[in-house]
Amino acid sequence: MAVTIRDVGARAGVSQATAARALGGYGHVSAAVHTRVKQAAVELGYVPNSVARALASGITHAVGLVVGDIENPFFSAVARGMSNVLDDNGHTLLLANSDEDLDRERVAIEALRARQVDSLVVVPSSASASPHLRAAAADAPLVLLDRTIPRLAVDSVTVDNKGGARRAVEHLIEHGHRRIGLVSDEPDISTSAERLAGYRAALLGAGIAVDEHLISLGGPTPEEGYRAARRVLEAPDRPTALFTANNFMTLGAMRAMRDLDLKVPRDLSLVGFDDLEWTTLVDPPLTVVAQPATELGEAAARRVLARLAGADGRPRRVRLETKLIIRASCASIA
Amino acid sequence: MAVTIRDVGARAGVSQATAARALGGYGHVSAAVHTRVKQAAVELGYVPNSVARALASGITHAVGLVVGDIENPFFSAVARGMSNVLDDNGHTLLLANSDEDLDRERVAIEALRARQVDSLVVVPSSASASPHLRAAAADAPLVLLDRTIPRLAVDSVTVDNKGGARRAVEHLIEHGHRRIGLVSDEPDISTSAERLAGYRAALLGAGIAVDEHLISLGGPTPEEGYRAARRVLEAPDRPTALFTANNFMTLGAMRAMRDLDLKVPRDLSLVGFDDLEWTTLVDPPLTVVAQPATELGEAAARRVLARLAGADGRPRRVRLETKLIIRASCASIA
DNA sequence: ACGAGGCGTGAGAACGCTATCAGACCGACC
DNA sequence: GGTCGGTCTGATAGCGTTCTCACGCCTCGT
Repeated sequence: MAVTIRDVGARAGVSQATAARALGGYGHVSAAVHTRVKQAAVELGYVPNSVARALASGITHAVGLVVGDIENPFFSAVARGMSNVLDDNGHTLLLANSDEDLDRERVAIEALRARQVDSLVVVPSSASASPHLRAAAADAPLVLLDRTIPRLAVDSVTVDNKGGARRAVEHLIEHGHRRIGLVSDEPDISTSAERLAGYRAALLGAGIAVDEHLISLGGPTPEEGYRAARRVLEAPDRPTALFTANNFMTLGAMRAMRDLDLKVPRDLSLVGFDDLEWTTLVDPPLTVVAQPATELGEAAARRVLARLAGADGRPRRVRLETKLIIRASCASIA
Repeated sequence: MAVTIRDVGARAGVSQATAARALGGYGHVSAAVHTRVKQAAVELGYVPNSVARALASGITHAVGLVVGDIENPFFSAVARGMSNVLDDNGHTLLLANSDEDLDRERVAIEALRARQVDSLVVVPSSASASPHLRAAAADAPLVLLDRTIPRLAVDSVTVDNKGGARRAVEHLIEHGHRRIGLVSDEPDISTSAERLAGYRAALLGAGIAVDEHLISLGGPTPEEGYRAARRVLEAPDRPTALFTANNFMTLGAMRAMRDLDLKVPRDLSLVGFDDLEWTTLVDPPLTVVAQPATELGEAAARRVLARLAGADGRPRRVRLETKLIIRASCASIA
């Protein structure tokens, strides 16, 4: 059906093997044959079959990405970043969603492995090094994105969650707040644990005792964010400031404030996580800890490329900086 | 390296061919051998090599998706929808970004074709049926997503843009507005042209002459939306209502209103396109034309599956409905 | 002038699977 | 008892590449 390298060879009057050499740029080919073959290739519109190439060479030039949900702006930015550098290097991105479900993640990884991806980038949905991750790491470079897993010695690309959270809470403290609530994700994922640690560190650093009642955890969805926020906001002696350490939960928390008729920053100061488009559009514009999501993806892709280029050695852990973007959602306490 | 079907056969004490039959479920295999082979497969942790399978069978079970930018929430929802149905059917999604650039689109499509994808889903970045699209359509089912291309007879999955836009403008008219501005994308892409047509139809239906000065077009970015909005809002005799027919441009338009100190809906009524998370969070919550983005992706994937299952016949054009979601950004004129 | 060595080329094996084909074996039927 | 039809199995030919090998040729050095 399609034109193969054999057809190209035939038209150029050489064997399939020679045509392959000319096009593949390896071995020895005379200049005359080289141009002849190249021309035959364009004339016939020859496109190398990457499936055959992959089988023969054992290299697919494909990289799998497993995220919780590509609809999450953070993950789509990551995907964009990876795609940016992968596409420029002749690689293709295979995408799968895990829905933060360990079983779906397993299935996705298996499918990607069956496809012989050269490397796998995954945002692990669980904190434990499940066997399928170890297995994946065993036969192709694995890089963990955004979240790490204890006792799994592989490359990772993450963000300084603890520092970012600490900076956010310090910002609140600088405004005179001492009762600062935390709405965050379940602490069994590393990002959440680190942000919690940053929250504690900031409080401790300022000599403020941590009140566990002000910490409200839940799943990473707007709905759970809503519930978590209400829990802490409806308690007696509610906090004067809130740090929401997850973008979807920030969304829910803001709805909770609206329903509770709490105005930001008059009744409550607020710092969120992730700098998304809408954060400048709400009133007041939101002060947030920004994560370099696209860069995270790019860094992961570069890590992959480095490993594929043969970079050996022990796991490298790349950590990018977060940045506190100060807008108008924090007020000083009288 | 990896365990092959030959290894499975060896362990089960049969030939590679028989093992393949047992696992592949074709031909005749005795019950005893069947179970023996299956067990050997699990014991060895056999995972079929889909690259080899693809080469031998000519079917990759891979579908390519080319969008402008996966970071656009509309496109990530589409990708999610496709992934939903594709994953459940043993297919894999290969993702590429075109940046709305014809040349990048061409490169992306070529790469995907070289990978022998069974089918291609493209959000075309140009209105003309460029040769690479025709070529792609020639050797694998092609489905156009969101936007169509005149004179390209392939499957498409779109949304009722004209009806949605018309309904939005009618909503504004019902509030007594007669000077209604339009901020939209360049009309050489079909969605924009259709929305423009819907805008005109609504006006005409109400006996209102369309004032071309109220129509402000630009690229589909927040920045261009900002410019386009300012252009129409700073003109003498500015409109009392605005319809922004693109989600990124809505974002820009809202910034323009803020800079111009125009309050919605007091100074200006507003209807946007696309129902994103943040539209309920801004003050006032935005009235928008909602598009079923995820469903769009699912429909596209189903179309692909149908074609791959052998559904022949002339191109099918699927069109989904839009829905006006009324919130609080429109006020009646005194 | 002759061997060594490099260059250019074609033949062909390998990658791991699908799928066809032919042969071995069995029971059943006339 | 011989033939037929069926079931089960192994051998084997691809799929379109990559890549090794062997061979012929030319050039160069001695």
